[in-house]
Amino acid sequence: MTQPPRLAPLVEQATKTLPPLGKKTKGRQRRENRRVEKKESRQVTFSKRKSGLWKKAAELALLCRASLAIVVFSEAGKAFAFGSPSTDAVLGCADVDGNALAPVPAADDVEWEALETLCQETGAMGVEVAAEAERMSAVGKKVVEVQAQAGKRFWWEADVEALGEAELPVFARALQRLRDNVRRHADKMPSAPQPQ
Amino acid sequence: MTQPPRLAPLVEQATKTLPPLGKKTKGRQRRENRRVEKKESRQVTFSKRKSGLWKKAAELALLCRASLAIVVFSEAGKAFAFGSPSTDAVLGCADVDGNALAPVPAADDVEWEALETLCQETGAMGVEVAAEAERMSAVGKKVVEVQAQAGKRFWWEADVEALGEAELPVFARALQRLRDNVRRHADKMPSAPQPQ
DNA sequence: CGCTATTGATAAGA
DNA sequence: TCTTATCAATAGCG
Repeated sequence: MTQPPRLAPLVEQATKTLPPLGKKTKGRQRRENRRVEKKESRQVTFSKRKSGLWKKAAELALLCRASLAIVVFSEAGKAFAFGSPSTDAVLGCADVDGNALAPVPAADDVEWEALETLCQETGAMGVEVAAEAERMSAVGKKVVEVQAQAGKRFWWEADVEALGEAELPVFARALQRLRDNVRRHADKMPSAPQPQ
Repeated sequence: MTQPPRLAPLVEQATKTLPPLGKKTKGRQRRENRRVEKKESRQVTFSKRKSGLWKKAAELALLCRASLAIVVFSEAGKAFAFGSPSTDAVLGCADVDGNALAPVPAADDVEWEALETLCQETGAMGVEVAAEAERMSAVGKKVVEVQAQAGKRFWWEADVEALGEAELPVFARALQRLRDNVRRHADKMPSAPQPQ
């Protein structure tokens, strides 16, 4: 048998749909439960899982050409952010003065392809990234620099904590840009023919 | 041997750090590459990966008690959103009129524990969810209803597409709330003692 | 839409 | 911090 037939479909459904909080679990979840005993581990878990989420997000964005933005507040209140492949689309669209530079064309196909090619052809992204950084706003640059020093992976990675109190509001405005973007989509949505 | 020692650390590092776009890949990525041949699969991939991301986000939020919000724009321009365990924290904080109801206390511990207990003790969340929904704003309710009809998993799942053009702006304002929240964190950040 | 095989993510340990 | 064992996520296919 490949897997036990659902004995209690409803319950199992509910349990499976939920994040593995453990209890009737039997594998790794059991270990995750022990986390409560070692509170120190939680921070590790958070970082690791955040990294995992970042990676998943990057995969989704790159593989499916989706623009995305994630903002996470840790329990301690620290803010972390992750933006679509193009910094210009989420982070860079906000100037240091807080003015929106562009309506965010939802990331041009050119950028996507460039990024894809970049990822496929060479592993030495540093140069290209730096070149892109030149076209970014001051904050965008700062982000890249800080991330590089922190040993982070790419420029989409923007840990708000690393930015400092000065740049954080700028990111906040970038979020507002995102909000406007959402709003625009709301307007553009004609009658939602529901293709599916 | 459990696993081959890194032959080319740098290259491998670069490859591993990047989303698996394939090329010199040899396992699953090879298949992912074939995606370009079958464009139809991309949508499937998007949905699947989005679900995965949702799940990861839920795990991160629940396990580490982190508040998070994700907004994804598919290539087609469709918007999808995912919010922290408490709808009140991200979605429900915006009234139908667009007024912020509360400063979003970053989700009370009470809510967290309640949610955790809820997840652990019983699989029948529907009732509790409905009860929670009663306390939500009109839009929040709508979200729950729509999600239920669409066969979605939980109330954190909020596909903007399903909301329709009327409710979408409301979510946009919710995003603004998030922005303000970020801003507040910027202010609260005293000198960033960098605990780590 | 669900199944299966493969890789990836991650919690614990050193 | 890095490694390892274990389970989960997911691409392809029926």
